[in-house]
Amino acid sequence: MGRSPCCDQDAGVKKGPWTPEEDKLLVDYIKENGHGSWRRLPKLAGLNRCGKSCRLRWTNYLRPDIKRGRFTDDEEKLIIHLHSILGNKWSSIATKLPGRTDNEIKNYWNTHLRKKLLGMGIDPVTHRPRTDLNLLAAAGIPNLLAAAQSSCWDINALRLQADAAKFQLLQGLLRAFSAPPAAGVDLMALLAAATTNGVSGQPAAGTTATMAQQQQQQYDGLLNLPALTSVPAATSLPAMSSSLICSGLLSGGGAFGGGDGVSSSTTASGSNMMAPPPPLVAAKEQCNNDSTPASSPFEGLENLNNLEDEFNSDSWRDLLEQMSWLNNPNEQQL
DNA sequence: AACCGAAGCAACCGCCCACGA
DNA sequence: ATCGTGGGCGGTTGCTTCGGT
Repeated sequence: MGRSPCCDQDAGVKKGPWTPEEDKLLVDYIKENGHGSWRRLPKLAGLNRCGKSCRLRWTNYLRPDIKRGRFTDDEEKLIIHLHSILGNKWSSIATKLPGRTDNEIKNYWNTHLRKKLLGMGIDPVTHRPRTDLNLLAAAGIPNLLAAAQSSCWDINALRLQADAAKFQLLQGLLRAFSAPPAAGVDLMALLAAATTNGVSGQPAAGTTATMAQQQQQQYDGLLNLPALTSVPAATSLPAMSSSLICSGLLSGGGAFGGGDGVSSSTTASGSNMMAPPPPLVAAKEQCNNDSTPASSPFEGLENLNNLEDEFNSDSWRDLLEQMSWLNNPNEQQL
């Protein structure tokens, strides 16, 4: 094509942030004349800017119908929904959100929504549940490992983080199932089934319409689950068995279902912002506490990082056995 | 109070496509 | 049919702000 850049040859054209004076010149000119040819506009408006820069400034910030301020919950949901259909077609998404620009939506996606979906265990590109262990690594395992290397821990905070990690682990594993297992089923059996059936996140060959529907319902339900760091201390996972947790998750209610006050869709601010994770390091006076463990209780989690390439039931079984302290809080009186 | 790293966001860059000559 | 131009788009950069130490 060989098209020359629109402004490069214009030596001395100003770049960088716009001043209020420049904004006024641009707004006044467009109000009076319309923008016409963007390439000719700067000269006509008395601006030492490239036409493209003027267009961007107008369409993204100076247009009178621009809506500023925080995105509402509804807007967030709509963006996520549209992104799942349209992908990174920000301009198409923007047409469904009056007053919002593609640039604003794109920035909001990259800085907030993308992380939020990751925190929920949803792949922000495919909008499918993530079943790989990178999910755990991204969501919270590094925090735990960092804490494990610390010489002094806030035990309650660690317990909360461990609970959250356990929840996240189960959340990821449960997504591997093609159909919800019955309540009260043995966790080890579930894990074995998951690893036997594959954890690709794609419908297994031979999946029936009913199974696919169940899968979708399960997926939809998971979208409403709290993210790792949004589990408040007062409502952290109770000391329940993994099987109970499984059944609670899969029944759509239980410990984490809708209306329990833990859902990420209900925060004081009205947004879906995550609550900050609790501090992992204890106050100074607690550092001398004799009950601080001498060895890390996170060995099982550390081993998680070595399992990326070996998805087999034996690996999972070994891992879960190593992490038995996670599944039995009574053993974990640190 | 000063410093530093992380996060947020405005703006830029370069590619692509539609359209008219 | 070809080429040049205008404009749109997604990705990226870098500055500013904020929060923690």
